[in-house]
Amino acid sequence: MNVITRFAPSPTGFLHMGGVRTALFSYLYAKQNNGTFALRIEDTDKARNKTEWETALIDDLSWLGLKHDTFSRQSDRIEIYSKYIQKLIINGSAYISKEIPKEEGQRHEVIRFKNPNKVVVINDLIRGEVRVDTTDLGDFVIARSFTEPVFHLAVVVDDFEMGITHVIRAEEHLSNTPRQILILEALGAPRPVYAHLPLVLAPDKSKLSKRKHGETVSLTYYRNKGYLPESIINFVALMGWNPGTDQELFSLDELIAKFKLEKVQKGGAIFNINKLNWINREYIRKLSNHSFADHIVPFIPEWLKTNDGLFIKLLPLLRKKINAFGDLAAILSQEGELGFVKDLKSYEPDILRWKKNPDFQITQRHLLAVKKLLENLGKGDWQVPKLTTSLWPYALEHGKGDVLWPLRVALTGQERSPDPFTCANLLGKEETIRRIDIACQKILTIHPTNQ
RNA sequence: GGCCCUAUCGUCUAACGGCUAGGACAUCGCCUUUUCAAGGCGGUAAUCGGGGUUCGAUUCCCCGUAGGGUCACCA
Repeated sequence: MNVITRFAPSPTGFLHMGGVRTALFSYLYAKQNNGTFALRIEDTDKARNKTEWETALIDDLSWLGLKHDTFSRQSDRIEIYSKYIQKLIINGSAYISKEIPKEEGQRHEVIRFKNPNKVVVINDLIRGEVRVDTTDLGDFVIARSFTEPVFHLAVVVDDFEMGITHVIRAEEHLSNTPRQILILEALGAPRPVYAHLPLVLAPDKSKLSKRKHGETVSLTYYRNKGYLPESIINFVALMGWNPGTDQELFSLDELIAKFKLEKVQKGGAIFNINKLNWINREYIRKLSNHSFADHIVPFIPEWLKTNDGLFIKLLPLLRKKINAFGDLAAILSQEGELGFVKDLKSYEPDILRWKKNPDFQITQRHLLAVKKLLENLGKGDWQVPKLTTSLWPYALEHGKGDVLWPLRVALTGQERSPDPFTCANLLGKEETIRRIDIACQKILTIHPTNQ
């Protein structure tokens, strides 16, 4: 059997993480069976659809690497639905119903499905057998008019016409399935295999929604924050599925190979940003230096983009300090940990003192000694190993903390920063000396008698 | 409320009916260290409750409880 799956979003909003996972699982299942992955835009609700959403949806999916093999849009297929509506009316499965509109925009005449009031048994691949008595569904509406089909009708017709073999969708559709099966039977269409995925939940355990949880549930949010698509794919795959081994990191190809629809969890999974962050850090770590550099360019400030030398030296440091590329702006800002590479912010002279030996005089003596050692270094020697070896003996002799702490604070104006050798290297000889002078100056203004 | 689904550490989850209930994230501690991170090593932490079935239940059944989904001329 040639497997055909579909992802069928409606363009009424952004793609959220739950949708990403639904798309992923449908994609994986199709691909691992050498099948077809169809993207179908379900835009039968004219009032809510927007083409911007459709464009964004397609863009998001391609960014994730979930390429669809076929594409369709329900609004392009109105005539087809119309044909089926007529067929249903002719064979007695549906009828035109006179109505009293309850809301604005409602019709005086709609097309209702004649409910046979039977028990439908669904054999869900994930949930097993689910039995539903469709009697309480009543004669539900399948179209507002011959040219305006409603969701259920359009879905059934499309799945039939497109030869969808596996309907993989979120659990919220489980309650819709019985009525879709009723329509399908009235059409004499074969029944696809159903697999209803557990929901992706917000921390409050409710279904992800923009109204309730804001934009933090949208894929766009994470794209803009600078998460890698492979991280998102990996993370989302692990919500509701696992390989049965201890492996946590998977490429898309590995997922295609190892994914098992039957192993998908039944219960909903809460979206856990910590795990996403960890996965993304792992992927960032795997990036080549060159690739990392390319990725971060859109996220770094102008002044760094135009300073190639500094940019290159900063690369390994930046890589270790972020969850996502979007964190870079804060780290490189005036208040950030690496902001000192651009400007030395003002700081209290107090923090120049090493806590275990808080003596200004000694602090200053060490700074001056270090300055002298550094001044002897040529610009060609201004590399981290060379800087280290030139200061190390002195630091060992007088106490590493006593020497290195004041130097580091002098260079950065901060209590927390990379090591002083790295800092000196980043700043260059001239600026390093200048900042040591500034530190000494600060101490002088507090203890003028020292000299 | 009716119908449907679900239930293992805080979170994601593993465990042919037979284990000291395993892993990952988070958290905590230790090591390393001039600081912060990173890194290394360890620790704390779970089978919703009650009945069955069984020599034996996380696992199977029933009843509760809790959570969720769905009840549109939205998808």
